[in-house]
This record gives sequence, structure tokens and C-alpha cells, in this order.
Amino acid sequence: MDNYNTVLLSTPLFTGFTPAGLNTLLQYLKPQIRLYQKGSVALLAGDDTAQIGFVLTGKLNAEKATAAGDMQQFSKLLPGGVFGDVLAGTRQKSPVTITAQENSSVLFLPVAPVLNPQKGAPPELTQFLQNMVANTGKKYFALAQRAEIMALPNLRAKIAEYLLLQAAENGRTFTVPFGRAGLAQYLNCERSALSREIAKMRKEGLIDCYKGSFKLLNL
Amino acid sequence: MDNYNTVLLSTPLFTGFTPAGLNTLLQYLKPQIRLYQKGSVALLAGDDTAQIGFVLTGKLNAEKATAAGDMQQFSKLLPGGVFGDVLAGTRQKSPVTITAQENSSVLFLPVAPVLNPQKGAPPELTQFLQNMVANTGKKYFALAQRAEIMALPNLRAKIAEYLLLQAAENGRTFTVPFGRAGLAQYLNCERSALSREIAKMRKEGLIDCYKGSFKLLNL
DNA sequence: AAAAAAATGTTGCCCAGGCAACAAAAGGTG
DNA sequence: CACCTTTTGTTGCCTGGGCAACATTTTTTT
Repeated sequence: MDNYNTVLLSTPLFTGFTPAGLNTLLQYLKPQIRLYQKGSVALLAGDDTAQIGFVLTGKLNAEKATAAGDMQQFSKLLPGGVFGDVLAGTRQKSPVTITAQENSSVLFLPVAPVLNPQKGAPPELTQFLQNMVANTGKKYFALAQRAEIMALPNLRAKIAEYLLLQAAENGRTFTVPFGRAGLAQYLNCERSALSREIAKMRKEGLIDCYKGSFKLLNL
Repeated sequence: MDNYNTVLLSTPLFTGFTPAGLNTLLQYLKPQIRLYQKGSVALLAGDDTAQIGFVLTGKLNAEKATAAGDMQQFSKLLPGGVFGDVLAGTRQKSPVTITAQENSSVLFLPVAPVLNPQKGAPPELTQFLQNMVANTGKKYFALAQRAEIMALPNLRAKIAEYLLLQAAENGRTFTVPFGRAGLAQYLNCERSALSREIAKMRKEGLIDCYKGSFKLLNL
């Protein structure tokens, strides 16, 4: 029981929890642990689950069928990874399929007793509920911010907006959480084009950078 | 009191409510109604409110400061419009400013007693809580879908994906909720380019359409 | 440290689609 | 219906950046 406590506590849905509080809550919520063999499916696109999955061990993949019919990979889920957290509250069907890429174990937490608390619900439930709502809200705003950046009319604007937002959070010097390839994907542009434009901006004296580290010289 | 019940009930956050249930809930949540003169500010960017705003009468505007410093308009809020619904649960600062475009009245609902229910909370609270979570989740998925479409590599793909998604929900013949200009904005492309490509697709016999009505002939 | 693999930089070609400018059609309004 | 406004279609021009191909640097492996 206690061995995966630390994994759960590292999760945004359990921020602010003590190990004891977590245990109390888990006793109430009655989670299930399921094991998946490499290649088996933990969540199928089209399901409407009402459970949140927490990856305890192993590695899973979130995939999505494209219009072309092939499976497009999306994100990897490592221990501490969470899935279904946004979906579980809605009565909607999952847009993604989640498959075990290695033998994995996942803890599933039903949301019904969170959204529809029973007599005997522990006070910790409130914290979890707040975390759930805050978590989804944060994800929404993060996505909205990305959509806004993607919508900008040219590459220079995208880069500038992204860097300015980073600077607003971390000051004029900061390190981005992406490699070039990842940043290109985030900004929705070609990696080569991104390099080109960054080089141009450097030549113009707007920024200074080395790999993931950026310094804004001139806004 | 009863005159704005219907407005609230038309809102996604109150779906499934009876007028009586709504009243019971409101008595517990102790909403505030505020009046705004034309031009005054109902929510300032940077605030971290913990209230959900329901427009009862009038018309407000959601605006956002762009990197360039000017105010970019976003969406209009008419009676039945809701704002702060996603924000309220997170402890984040509002990215938008909301200004009254006409004299308006807004009902504010505090979320604290929803996320942190007190003794004496009515059973209706549960339904509202579920609506809140479902509402944010739905918005998240709607936005994720748009982001995915925007990320497609060319205009034809964007249009096709959008139409296919619509068809998946409504069948081969359907009407889109946008005019051409709105659709172009949603797809993040030029209106003229959209018209051009739609015309091309029509000539190729892929689709048939008149204004907002589309019919998919060949997938 | 040598070799292999992965990430990043650089550059030329070329076309999808942004932009502008105008035409045509559809909706209001008095 | 005559007038104005808004929405939609069409078309020519021109460029930003996608794409491919290769160079260089960094990281990992043995």
C-alpha cells in the first residue's frame, strides 16, 4: 500500500496531501489497481469511464486515431502520469486509446464518490475535489494559451509571444522545458524554420540563447 | 428573484435543475447581483476571483491585452452568458478583462461553498458540482479539438477534418454554427483562402454546400 | 576515446495561402 | 423597391515557411 503513496503524492491531484490524509481518502474512494501486459489496452477510445488513472509502474502510450485512420502517438505516460482526469467528470467518450508499452500497473480512482459524496466522506475529500477542479482549469488555460500562440500570423510572432510569456513568469533569463524539436511542435512549425528564425532574432540582437536557455535583450 | 431564474436555468451550469432546486441552491450559495454601467469593468485581467459570473441583462465584452499592448476583443456576453466558470476553481489570475458594453447586471456565485461544502449544504449542490466539472471538461475537449485542427498542415486537411467531425456528430448533411468569416477564424485561416478551397472541393465533387449547409459526398 | 546515435543548425527550392482589391449576393431598413 | 450594410465569392500577386538534404554539434554507448 505505502509503496505507491509517493507516486500519488507527486501528482497534481494530490498536492497538499499528507501521506496519512491520502490513506484516509483512499480508504473512502476504494481505488482499484489493474495490471496491464505490454500491448494491452488500459483505456479504449470511445469508452466513457468515470475513473481517473494513475500510472504506478511501467510505461503507457496515449494514441489517437487520425482521420486518415492510422494511430498517431501523443504522449507517454510514466509513473506519476495521470489520465482520464479531465474526462472522468464529463459524461463524454474518450478521444484517446491508452496502451501499455511495457508491463504496467495503474491505480483507478472512481470519481462518482468525489462528485457525489456519501455520508462518511472524510474531510480530505474536499481537498481532492479542489485539486480536481484546479487541475482541469489549469490544463484548460495552458491549452488556451497554446492555441492563442498557434493562431498568431507568423513565426516571429509565435516565438516572441512564447518567449515573452516565459519571461513574464521567470524573468528575462530562463530555460524552456523543450528541446528545439519539442518547441517547434508546441509552436506548430517546422523545426528548421524555428532554428532559422531564432538565428535571425539572435543576429538582430533581440535575444541571446544557447539550447534551452534564453535571454531576452530587447522586447 | 424569479425573473432571472429562467436565465440561470438556460445555462450549462444549471442543466438538470428545477426552478425549486435552483432556489434552494441559491439560498445556500448566497449570490450577489451587481450592476455595471456601460463601460465599467466587471472583471479585471489579473484578478483571481473565486466567483462565477452569470449575465442576467445587458451586454458585456471579454477582452484581452495582446503582446502589442492593444485590447483585442474576444467574445460577447449576452444574458445567459457565463464567465469565470473555469477560472474560479483554479487559484489563477484572469487572463481577460470583462467590460460592460451596455448597462448590465451580473449574478456572481461564490465557488468556495461548492468546493468546500458546509454543513447544511442542500442536496442540489451535488448536481451543481457535477455540472461545474462537466462544463470545464467539455470546454477543455472542445478547445483540444480546435487546437488539433489548427495544427493540421494545410487548409484542405483542416476543412476536411472539421467537416468530418461535424458529420460524425450530425450525419452527412449538416449546418455549421459559423458564417464563412467565423469558420475561417475557427480554422485559423484567411476567409478568402477558405472560400477558395471550399470552391475547389466542390468542383472536385467532394462536398456540396450552400452557405452554412454542407453535404459530404465523398470522404 | 572512438564510434554510433540523437539533437540542432544551415541552406536552396518552391508553393500554399496571406493579403489586397473588387464583384456579387444576401439582408436589413425606411 | 431603392438604398445601404453585411456577408460571401473570386482572382492576381508575392512571400513566409514547409520540405528535403546535408553539416555540425551534443549525447550516449561500448
